[in-house]
Amino acid sequence: MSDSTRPVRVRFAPSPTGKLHIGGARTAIYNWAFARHQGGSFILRIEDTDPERSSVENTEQIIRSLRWLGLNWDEGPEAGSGANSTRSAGAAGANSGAAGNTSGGASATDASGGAATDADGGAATPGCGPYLQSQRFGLYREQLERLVASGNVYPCFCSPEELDAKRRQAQIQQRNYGYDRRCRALPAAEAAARVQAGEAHTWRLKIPLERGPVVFSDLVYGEISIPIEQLDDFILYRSDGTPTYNFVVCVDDALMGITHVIRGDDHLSNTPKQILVYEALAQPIPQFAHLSMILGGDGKRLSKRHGATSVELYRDAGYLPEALLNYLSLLGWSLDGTSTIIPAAELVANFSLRRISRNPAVFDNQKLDWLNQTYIKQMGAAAFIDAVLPWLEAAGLTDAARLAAARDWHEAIYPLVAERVHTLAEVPALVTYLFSGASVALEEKSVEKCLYADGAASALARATELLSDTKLDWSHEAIEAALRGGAAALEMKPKLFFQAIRVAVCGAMVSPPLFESIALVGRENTLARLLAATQLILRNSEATTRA
RNA sequence: GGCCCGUUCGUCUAGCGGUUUAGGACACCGCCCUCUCAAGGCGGAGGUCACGGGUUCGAAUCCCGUACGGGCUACCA
Repeated sequence: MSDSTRPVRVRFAPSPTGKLHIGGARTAIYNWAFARHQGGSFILRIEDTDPERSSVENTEQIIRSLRWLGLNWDEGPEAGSGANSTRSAGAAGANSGAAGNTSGGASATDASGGAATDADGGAATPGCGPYLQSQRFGLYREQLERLVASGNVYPCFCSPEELDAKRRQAQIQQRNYGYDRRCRALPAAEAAARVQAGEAHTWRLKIPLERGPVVFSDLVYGEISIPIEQLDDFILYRSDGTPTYNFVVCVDDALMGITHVIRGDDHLSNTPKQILVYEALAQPIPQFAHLSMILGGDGKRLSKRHGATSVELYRDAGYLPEALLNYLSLLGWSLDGTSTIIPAAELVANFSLRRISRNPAVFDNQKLDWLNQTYIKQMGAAAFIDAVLPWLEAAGLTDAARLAAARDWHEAIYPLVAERVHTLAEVPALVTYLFSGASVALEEKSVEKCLYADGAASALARATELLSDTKLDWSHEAIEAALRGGAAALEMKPKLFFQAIRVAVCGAMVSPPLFESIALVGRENTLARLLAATQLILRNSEATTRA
């Protein structure tokens, strides 16, 4: 079984057939957190063996999303540089020795494939890279040759059509289908001759029928035992000369010295097959930890029809990477059953595979929203303004130049909105009134209810008078004191008094705090807005009198 | 069909045979605070631990069935 003394090395191995999915992100987070907690290495490997469905754009997109989440990897495309990679290079070096002399071949291939890797910024760790499977075909071939030599595989000349027919037949008869191992019985000499002659063939793994059940202890699911008869002589190499997933994943994990395979539980059933490949390859078997899937609100596997499913979409919807990371961490893992706010450092300090749940988890946007708000509330004014600037720019409210000129003013917005939004996307609508100068868009219902109400006109008149006083210190405290005095003098309920002013200045009966808002809008603009509202009230009362 | 996996408040989870009248968080409801909305504080409702059998003095916790859900069963990954 596996050698527990090996330095911890884990990998996240996405297939670039789409954007980084929420489920994939969680897998990446767990791998990353585990590696960081253990002081091991986190490797990014791109499984782009299927040229039809893979694209460079997707690879770049995945990398961008991982970075956005704050995940860094020690080896892989665009791996981080500096002390980090030096350390992992050392670990990798030690590891390739431990993995056995088989990885000697890998180094040679790596050297020749190096130029291509560099174009993609692949880190060249001896014996492990390149980290794009499309650049590792030579490695897979070598490993296949080894298996051919050791007699662990055999060529199969059955055509896809034949196999298909047999499978269908079995289905009709409600019989369990498995490859009948016809070609396994072929005399070695005959098989070799037919291969030599160029006859189309696949390579199948010769399942060791006498081996007994394949038993492994999954770090999440516990001990799992599969009868050997249950396993098919599955295909390692296709007739077109390309390797299959179950083969390359083992070759890569073995050559890269992966000690723990943490991945989605859709691979749980593949694991026994892969263990057989490791054994055929005479490689140490990594530990496995399978993660249950993430479901949508209807209990079905999370997919596009549930709305946002890619990390990028959450970024574009105004979620903070810290909040998404925290939320995803908790989707299937718990620190102690009580902690909810768990920043990255905390996650790394406490992460344990033991505390991963076996049950599939339903993605809950409301909890994410709450977490995002929590992170917004504690991020601070400076970080907030930096993060929200793109949203403000998109809404035409401000730009980098104005921000630079009035950083303090912008940062003063933070306490007004932080506890009132769940996402950054909600900010522009909430603060538009602060940017609209001498006038403000008035919300109809609010006008009806608060401006066309008894006393509203006199409230605005009083406010205008008080705020016109140039001796008044233009701070929200002084403004509040002055206006409260005004309400008292008019013998008006503060609520009514303030609501009229709020609608006049902020445009609606629901807004961030009034006095702070007035302070930010400025004296001149506030007075202009009060005047405009006063005139509106006048026109309205004239109209109603006439009618 | 076969094999494998799962099932604790609506949701995420704690629980590892007695300390559990099953704890926390989100959401929900109420009260307080209050210039509106939030935020915050306090309180509440919500789970016969999927169901049925065992084992045990004692089971959410161990075992076996059943149901439901999921995965694999490809010359996809």
